[in-house]
Amino acid sequence: MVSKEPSRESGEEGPARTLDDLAALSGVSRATVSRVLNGGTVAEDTRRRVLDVVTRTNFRPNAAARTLASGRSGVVGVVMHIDPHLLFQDPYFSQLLQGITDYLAEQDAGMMLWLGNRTKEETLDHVLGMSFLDGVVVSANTLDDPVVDGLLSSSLSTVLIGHRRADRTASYVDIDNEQASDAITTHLISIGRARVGHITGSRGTVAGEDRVIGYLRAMRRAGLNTDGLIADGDFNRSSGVAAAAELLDRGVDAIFCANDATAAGALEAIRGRGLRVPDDVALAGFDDLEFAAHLDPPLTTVRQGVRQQGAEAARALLQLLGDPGRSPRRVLMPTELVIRQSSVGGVPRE
Amino acid sequence: MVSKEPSRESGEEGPARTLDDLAALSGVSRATVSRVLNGGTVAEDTRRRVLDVVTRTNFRPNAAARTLASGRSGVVGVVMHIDPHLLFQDPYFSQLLQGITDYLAEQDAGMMLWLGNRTKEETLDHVLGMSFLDGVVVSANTLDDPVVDGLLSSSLSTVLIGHRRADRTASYVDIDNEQASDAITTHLISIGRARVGHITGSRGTVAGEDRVIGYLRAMRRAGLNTDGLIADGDFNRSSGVAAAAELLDRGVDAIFCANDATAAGALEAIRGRGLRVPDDVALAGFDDLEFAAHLDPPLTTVRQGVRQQGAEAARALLQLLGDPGRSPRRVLMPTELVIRQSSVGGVPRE
DNA sequence: GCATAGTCTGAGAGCGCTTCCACTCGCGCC
DNA sequence: GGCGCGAGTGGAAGCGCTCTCAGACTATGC
Repeated sequence: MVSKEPSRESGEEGPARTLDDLAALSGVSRATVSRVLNGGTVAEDTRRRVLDVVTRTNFRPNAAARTLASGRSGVVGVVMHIDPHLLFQDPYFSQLLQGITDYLAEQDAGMMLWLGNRTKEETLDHVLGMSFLDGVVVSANTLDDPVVDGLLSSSLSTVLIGHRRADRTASYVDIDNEQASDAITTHLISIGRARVGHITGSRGTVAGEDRVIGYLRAMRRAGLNTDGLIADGDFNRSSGVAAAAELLDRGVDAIFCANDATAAGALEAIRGRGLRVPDDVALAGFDDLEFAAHLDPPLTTVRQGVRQQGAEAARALLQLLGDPGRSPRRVLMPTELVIRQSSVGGVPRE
Repeated sequence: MVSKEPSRESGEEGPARTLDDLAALSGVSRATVSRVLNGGTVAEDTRRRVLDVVTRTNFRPNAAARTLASGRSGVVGVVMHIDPHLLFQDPYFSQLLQGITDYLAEQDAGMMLWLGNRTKEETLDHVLGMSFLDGVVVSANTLDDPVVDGLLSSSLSTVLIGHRRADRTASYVDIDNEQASDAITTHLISIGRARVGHITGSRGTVAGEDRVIGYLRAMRRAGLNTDGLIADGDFNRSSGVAAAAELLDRGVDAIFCANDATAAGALEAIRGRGLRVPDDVALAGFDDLEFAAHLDPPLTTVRQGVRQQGAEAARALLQLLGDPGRSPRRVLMPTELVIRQSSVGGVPRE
């Protein structure tokens, strides 16, 4: 049963458009061609014969048909609902994206990307509209995010990044912000500081809130008062300048900033008053971005492998897809306390 | 003809999975439901009745089935075969991507993204494997690019960025690098410089080569000698330092750099020798990145709207898809000569 | 020798949608 | 009254693939 016009009767073999063309050309049934293409059991010489035709005709199976028939597309969604401008400015997001794309490319998976070009509701709607997606990785930083909620309540396999949830059915990759903040605060206390201030990240973000909690936990455990020692920041350098000024007015001998950018701002403010780091005020950040080691003095901070988190999230999703019965993947990536001269002056550089 | 189990007999209406479910639920045929969803002619009350069911059941059409039946997916590919690391470092690429994503989001089109995580051959193969794509936008900077060649010889609608081609069937969006380079070189000549040097971009790139040509054209027209006045760069700042040193040794009174980053490096080298800009050596770049205006002195350069180029490429592709018979879209975006103090000392800052 | 198991293959029933075609009306026109 | 016409609708044929099922055939065991 030859398909209508398998070849356009060019001198060569015309390009095969469908499995039926291929079947006719190689003298087997469509089912067998499908088996060859998808790794079913086929006699070795049959396989060779078919593969030969496949390469000769430069055949490419129709992805839509394949998806429709099999229910899988090999394409996952990646949702980073942030201002595209921020994506290229904040190394956190760009590294995350790199980690994800690298892993997906390695696994030969396709990827559709959604940035913050739309409202969250539109994004959610659009993602769900792409009903062929096998699953989705979503990086969400705020506590209540309609995209996250919508995705989790859909039937789409979803892995969250940076959004550990009470919801026990959700898969996620995250770091233990509380524990890490506790550890770095404890470090500042252990070098003899008693009035340790904290400049928060944006309130309402998961990381921001959790870091406050970790800070408070460490202070409380050490029996230290925190009244007036918390100043609001927003993860940006400029907020670090302002918040640090506030804390310095109230008197602090150490400041733990919710991230490195804020710490850079705080450093500027401290210097501006003629104070020395760490002698007068010890300083710590969070993230260990590249510049942290090149500040003067180099910044004590918490290292988190952002690229690894991205890769891990992609991997978790593919695992989930490979075994749908599997229980949710809940990965807490390790962090590392990196002590540099901004807290311990005498320590040799790294 | 009711589909098997249109609803899971939950108290509410079960979610409709297919057009047949919808048809049964609203008492019309599947064809009519399809018309409602796709804007065919349907009586107003029928339409309302169906839409009512659609929203009540939260129906989402199956994208794969739709693609298979209609031959269109609403998804385009975006190929930027560059090191992902570079994507977040070189504002050119990130702005391009922003322009593209913004336009596509606005037009409600889906997007698949390929970065340089694979070899060019693998990327090409993978893109072509996603046979449901309606078209593709590709940013290619080298003269001979297997991805570009492969895409153009495929049946996929393709729009090139920054890769003007002799090939009269290809669609592209680009700027006139030759003309712009000619203009800025002519500007340097017009302010009385005779020994105008040029630091090239990476050889083998379209922009790099074209800018050399424009420079040479202007010099030749002015009857100026260019022997020894061209030094190789690679679009990076550090190459600007080295190449400028070379040119200064040979004696120049102006330098036109293939981009702003290189110019920043050249500025450093010129300063390093205790020379003044523009008094001793006038300087010019290309791109007008944000920092160009904040250099000391502010840099004379060529402004090209990179985001606009991205948006324009996306628009060109969608136009092409909307009207397949249409002849190729060939768009040359305007550039603007931005004269600042690095060439004309006395000019008020912008 | 026959039953049993194992290997390979083809037929065919979908997957959920679009779209062509034909059909039924109700209407205005000659 | 008969006709043409346009609007609205349903039937049904695919789109190109996967995958179950059953059949054909070969190898093995007793």
